[in-house]
Amino acid sequence: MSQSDTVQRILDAAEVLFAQKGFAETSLRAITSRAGVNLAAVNYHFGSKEALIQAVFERYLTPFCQALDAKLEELEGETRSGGDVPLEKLFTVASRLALGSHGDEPRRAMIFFRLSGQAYSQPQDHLRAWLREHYGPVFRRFLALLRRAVPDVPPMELFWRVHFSLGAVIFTLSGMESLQAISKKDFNQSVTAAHITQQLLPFVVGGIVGAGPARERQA
Amino acid sequence: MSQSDTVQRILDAAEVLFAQKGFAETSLRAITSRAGVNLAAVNYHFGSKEALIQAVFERYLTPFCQALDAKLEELEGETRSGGDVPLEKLFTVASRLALGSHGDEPRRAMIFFRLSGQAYSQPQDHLRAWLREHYGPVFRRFLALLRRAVPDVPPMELFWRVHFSLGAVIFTLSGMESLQAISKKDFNQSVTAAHITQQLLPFVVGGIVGAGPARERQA
DNA sequence: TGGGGCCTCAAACGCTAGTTTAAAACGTCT
DNA sequence: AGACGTTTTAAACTAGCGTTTGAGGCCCCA
Repeated sequence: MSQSDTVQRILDAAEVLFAQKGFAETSLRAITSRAGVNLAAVNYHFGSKEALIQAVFERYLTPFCQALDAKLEELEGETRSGGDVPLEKLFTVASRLALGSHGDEPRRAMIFFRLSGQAYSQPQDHLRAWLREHYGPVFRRFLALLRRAVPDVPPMELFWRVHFSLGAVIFTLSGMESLQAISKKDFNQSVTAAHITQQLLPFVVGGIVGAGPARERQA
Repeated sequence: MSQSDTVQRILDAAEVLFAQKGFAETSLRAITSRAGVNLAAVNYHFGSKEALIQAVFERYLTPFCQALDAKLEELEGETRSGGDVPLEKLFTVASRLALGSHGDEPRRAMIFFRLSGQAYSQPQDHLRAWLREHYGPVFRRFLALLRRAVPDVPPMELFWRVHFSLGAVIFTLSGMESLQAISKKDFNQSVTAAHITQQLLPFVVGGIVGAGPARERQA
């Protein structure tokens, strides 16, 4: 078994277990046992449990943010020769990337959203700081394009509404399993990741634009 | 020190610490030390740490849900003699109750939203089940009024959008401290609970109504 | 005054956690 | 083949956890 093999197996197991039971509730013994490696392997390869958590995030986020960054640059190029990127397109691009930029099924993305939810709700302060430091620029780039897509929304309101949207996404996908159960019971319809994204889009777009006086209401 | 005094001091300390550091990361020793009571007091008065967690939720949620239920009944009465309750009013009522139904400052509400976020993102399955069982009826009552407020949104889409909204609220208020720091830096403006609610309302209303083809868009 | 419920307290128990250790196994060069 | 750096292994270590225990204090009523 080569080194990278052990490292990857640990990351795979940790990713799933962290998402399933949280960081504190998942023991290194559970991770190594699932990965089929020795307990000491974590501290040997990563240094500590904390570092392992960061590594899990890094392995997922780095390719995603690179892909997003490239796509955003491409979109910026388009705007130079024409108008602004429409709101829907911005979110469609981001969600398509989040769901499919890893080659594997969107199940992985779901796992990762669960992780993000825990990273945010738990006060892993240094983890949040680390995430912001490493992936902040891409986020700001996205925000800049967004601002031009909805010039009528004041910057501060837009800032908040983006965070609200993030909350809606992460919270929903964090609790997917339970929501699936309810939805199946009440509406007799099972739920896929693509289905949720499809539901999310009009909500987020509607929320970002906001219910201002300048807006026509249904009913 | 009377019994109720010890019990309340434990609940006070637990509420703050759970919100600050999460359930698993908060030890009974930290709670009892902050409360100024003996370590064994928790197991004596509550039975277990798990039961203490439930008690924290119960102490907050029961008065809130009673108040909400009464208010919803009142609103239902109004609809019998007139039209439906407007969307904005439903959310305004709920948020005002959440922020102010406890007599004390809205800081308490914020603490509790953080708790809710952790209850949802962590897989305390029985806790979620317990919450749904005890406070589900009020939620459904709210949902029923909501459905009549936006008859053009299909029930299933409404179901999802309500959960998205819940996510936006809980997620945002969970991470308030860090968001406050960013907001202060970027917009040179401090943030209060009332201010956030004010920002939330147009977002949630806009999201619930959704960005359908029947809707005028800005810009 | 003395007994009986509540409640508090310091101490200990059993257990699991993350981490460390030192020896063994492995693979790769000379 | 032998030496060396890397990786794996089983076992132990320390620390902290939730919980239990039994002695003691408190207060009220007979």
